[in-house]
Amino acid sequence: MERKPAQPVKGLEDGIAVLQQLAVSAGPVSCLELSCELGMEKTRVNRLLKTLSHLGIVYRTSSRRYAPGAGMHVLAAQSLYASGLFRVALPHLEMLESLGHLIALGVLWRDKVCYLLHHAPGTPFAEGIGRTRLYPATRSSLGMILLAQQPEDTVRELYGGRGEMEGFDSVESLLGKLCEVRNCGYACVEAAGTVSVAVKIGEPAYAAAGISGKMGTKAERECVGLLLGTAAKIEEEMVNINKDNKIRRERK
Amino acid sequence: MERKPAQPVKGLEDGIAVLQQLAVSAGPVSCLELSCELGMEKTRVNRLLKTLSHLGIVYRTSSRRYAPGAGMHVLAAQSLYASGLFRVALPHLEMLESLGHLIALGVLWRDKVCYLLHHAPGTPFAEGIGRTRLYPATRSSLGMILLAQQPEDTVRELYGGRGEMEGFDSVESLLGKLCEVRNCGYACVEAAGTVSVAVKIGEPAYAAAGISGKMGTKAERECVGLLLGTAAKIEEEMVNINKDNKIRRERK
DNA sequence: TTTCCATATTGCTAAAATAGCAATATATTT
DNA sequence: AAATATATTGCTATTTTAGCAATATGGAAA
Repeated sequence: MERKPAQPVKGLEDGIAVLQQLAVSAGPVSCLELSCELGMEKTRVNRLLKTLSHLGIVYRTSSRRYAPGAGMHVLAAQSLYASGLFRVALPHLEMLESLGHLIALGVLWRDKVCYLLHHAPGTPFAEGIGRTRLYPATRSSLGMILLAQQPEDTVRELYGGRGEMEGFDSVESLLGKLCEVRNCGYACVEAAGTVSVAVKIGEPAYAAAGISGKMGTKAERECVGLLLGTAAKIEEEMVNINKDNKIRRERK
Repeated sequence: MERKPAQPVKGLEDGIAVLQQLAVSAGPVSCLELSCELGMEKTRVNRLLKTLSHLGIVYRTSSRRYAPGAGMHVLAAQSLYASGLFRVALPHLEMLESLGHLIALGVLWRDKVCYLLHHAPGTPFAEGIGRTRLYPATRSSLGMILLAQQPEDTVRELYGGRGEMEGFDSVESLLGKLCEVRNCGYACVEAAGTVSVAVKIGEPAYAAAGISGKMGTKAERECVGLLLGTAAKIEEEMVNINKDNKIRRERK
């Protein structure tokens, strides 16, 4: 998290807040609902929505509700493409399908994990994409491995106030667990007989990959090994993409 | 495209322009480059970038360049999830894989098509996601079927000024072709021995699905039939999702 | 179908935010 | 290490915006 700039652009801050709220809403939302949800004055919300609507980023239904529109999908697709993470990581993760476990790729967002992939065994791979909501980071092995890469200060700030610290009763105990995870090199979370393990991707970590299912200690170690190998391949390819991008820019 | 609101939020307009430019760039971009590319004063650009960076929407590299960050990926994933298009359409399109042709799903963005899926035969399905850049709409069957749904005024405005009208030498001839496409119910584009056909999804159309490959007239008609069936299934499921969403909202 | 009600949207203007110049800070190149 | 190019900030005249009240527009009720 970068520090606050000298002169932040307020309209942009408020607009992104609106967009984020629309993105996590279950369907089109009205101006007034959004105003209440965000604690923002309704005229302000209307102004932001109308601006975003004019840009095509959100669309307005016939019943005056708003939801992400074509422009947002384009922005989504293009930014995922620009980062390269998706197109590099997915084929590698698809190779883990034969394990018969759940496979996941995610990024950390504040106190949540956002699963870019959440693929249940025995389903078409494509069904694992875009199927889950934000999930409390402390309940997820992906979240734990990513939180373990954050500075202690950041974690304190995140969970000292209003973060959803599920599964821990104090920041100190969370920090203790994160220290273990860091030393281990992977995170392991157990719930209802299901074991989930995850490793970080990148240095500094920009994502995490995980496997989840009913497994014993031996299978767990095996999965960790596979994940570490997969992460290394993804990282290598990401580095190559960034080199290609640099060359491509210099050619302009 | 909604009309201009009474009081647009300028900071938000400019911020989205910056974000869009970052999304279509081949790798991290510097403040000055972005300023030139957008024709925007450099202090302004810096202010917008720093604001987006503070929000986690973009990240700043050690060499002071900017690219979409975790917050953008989260926004992307969440908005794709919120619209439901991805998770509904992908499994249906995956079923067309056995045809051995290229399969695509896309949305129209101004004078371009953005491919949400662009799956080449014989590759893992996941590789077709997040792999292409924006493409001139007039060169794409998906683009043509979606342009055909636009009001004539919109097309004139789009291509009368600065749209990339590849393959046509006048707006009139383009409009003539779009009229044909509309009457046909599908678009067909031929290039280098490869035939591409596409149908719209939704009413009004919010996306298009297409198949592309070397095929004769009979195979072409067959593909169109399959696409229309697939589109109908997607539409039906999208309607159900929107019903579910409405019920879910009313339960709050 | 008409009327009523709740919400969306706009005009106006005092208040707040911002645009861009010049100064300062920070990478990169020589 | 010095020079150069770019990034970033402080300041203030200028522009944009926040929110009240008026007007417009869907949806519900009669």
